Amino acid sequence: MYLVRPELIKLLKSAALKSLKIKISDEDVSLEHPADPAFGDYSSSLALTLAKQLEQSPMAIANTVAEAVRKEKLYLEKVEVAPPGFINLTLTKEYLLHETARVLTIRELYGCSKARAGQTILLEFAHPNTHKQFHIGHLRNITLGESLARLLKSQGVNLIRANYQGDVGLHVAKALWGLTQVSSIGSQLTKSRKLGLEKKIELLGEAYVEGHKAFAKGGETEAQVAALNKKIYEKDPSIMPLWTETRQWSLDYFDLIYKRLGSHFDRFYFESEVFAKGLTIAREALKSGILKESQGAVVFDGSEYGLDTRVFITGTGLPTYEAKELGLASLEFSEHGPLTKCIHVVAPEQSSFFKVTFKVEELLDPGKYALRQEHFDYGYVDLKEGKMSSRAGNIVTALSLLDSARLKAKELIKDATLTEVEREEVTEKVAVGAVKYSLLRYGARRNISFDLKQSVALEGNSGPYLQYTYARARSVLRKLESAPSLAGFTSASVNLNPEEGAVARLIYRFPEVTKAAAADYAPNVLGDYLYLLAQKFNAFYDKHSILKAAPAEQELRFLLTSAVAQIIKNGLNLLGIEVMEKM
RNA sequence: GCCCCCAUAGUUCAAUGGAUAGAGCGAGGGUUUCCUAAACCCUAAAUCCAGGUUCGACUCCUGGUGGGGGUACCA
Repeated sequence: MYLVRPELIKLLKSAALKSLKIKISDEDVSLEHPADPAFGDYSSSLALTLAKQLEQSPMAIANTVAEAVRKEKLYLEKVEVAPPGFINLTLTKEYLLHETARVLTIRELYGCSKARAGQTILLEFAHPNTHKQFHIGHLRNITLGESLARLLKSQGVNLIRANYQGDVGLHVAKALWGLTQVSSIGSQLTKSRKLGLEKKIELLGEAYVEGHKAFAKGGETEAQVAALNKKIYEKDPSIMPLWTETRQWSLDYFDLIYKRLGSHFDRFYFESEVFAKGLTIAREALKSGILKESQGAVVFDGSEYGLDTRVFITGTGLPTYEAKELGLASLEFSEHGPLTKCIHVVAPEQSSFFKVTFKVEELLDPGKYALRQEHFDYGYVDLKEGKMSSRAGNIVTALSLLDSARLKAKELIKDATLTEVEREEVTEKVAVGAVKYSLLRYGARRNISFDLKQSVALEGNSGPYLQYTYARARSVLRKLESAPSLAGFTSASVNLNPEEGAVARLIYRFPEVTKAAAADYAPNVLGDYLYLLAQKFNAFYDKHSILKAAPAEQELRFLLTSAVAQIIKNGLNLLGIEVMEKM
């Protein structure tokens, strides 16, 4: 009796078959956790949905099924029927404690599953562009991607982490134009070589803004940027040294961020690596009639499929993002063996782009690509204070946000036994936890109105609240573990008080939650669960003493506290957030 | 114009078609001789509008209103 949920579904199905002589599919057996604990641990509206078909009252059906279920109740304390026809199931204390004990047996494996073993998924995320800032939009991307990677892996998926970084294209040309053509910026170039990465990136940012303006102005300066762009694609020796140098600045800078955030990648792809192949594929697609020429460019006419028409090769012969994507896909689908799926974690404004490139790929090779390409279009991030733009100079970079979170975290650490080095570590983990959680709290598809103050909050529904709950639980467990060993514990010997019961009734749900969060790409579901668990645990902790409890009770509380700590640790890990023993 | 996404408390967010719509922050009140008060407890406060489907709608459908994104040579 691992997961009860599937067992209960089976039970309801066979009960319906026996008592009503009716066959139901798993999907039709509704089974949910009622909001009100008075209605039990699980509730089914089976009878309500069958009423019309069977021409009986929902209450009568519910009573019939409930009676059949009662005959086989294994881990059910109560099987009740409530109007207008709900069947409410309450789990036994034995089951709850058995499951709690199981957490302590399998430890970090609790919440993991082999259900999706055999699937190979390439998850592509982060993809910042070189020569540009890494702002909170990217931060959301990498935080979501990292969590999704861990969630999928926890379900047995063979997961490949990929990062596709844009190191050629107009944005690079703009930055390099600013660097070479604007004397006030160019003059700082030599100086900045001796400065830290952040200064270098700042300079690139300023250069980009100038290049962007020059391009938008049209005429002479627009032509200059365009010419520079072409030179970069052609690897013209006059620009390559500067391109190589500044590209490396960005890559070093990104590396720093990945390290701080605890992300790593199995494969880095670059636009500079795939554009030639993309160009070749696009030209072949032109020959085979999938793409066509129009106004000097090579385009895909999407009208037949209800899609937009998009350019793959420009009038000047350069590959666009679209053509590059064809080169990328070809690489991605050939390097890692057969892929079950390739998930692109990319900002929502690329929705049209992906619909078109996926369609073209499908037309090129249906066996390879059809139904395997997926765009995970999470929402974008804006500041509560207003829209971000590099022109307005109100871009919030990932590092500046982390640093302001650090400032807040530093003041709060209170464990006096921590050394200076440990304090630094804790500060960093709390800061990263606060920022990451603040981005993962939201449904992924939702646009965020980002509240800077709330994102570095250390209390309430926040990452540090969960980290704190863990540290607090661990602290009391350390004190308990050094105590003399306790009398043998059997579940029959204790009763759960309401606060203990509330905790126990959440513990067993963790594997259900990780499964659902992975299936729905919804780290926020996991976050909500952990927050609820921590709340229930803190309420229990506040009301009942663990150290001063009578032996049997103490054993029970030790079990619950250990299990909660383990689940918070496992759960936060799936969100990409670290825990610490003291804070 | 066309396509996609969104609208829930003062505010930022939750709620696989289910029972009394939940939290954080903010506002007001309370809890510490006791295991980490980054905590706990209590109070006030919300489904954009109009129809429809359903035993049951924040959730699904239609039509509005309001906001965001996309829509050919940027990524």
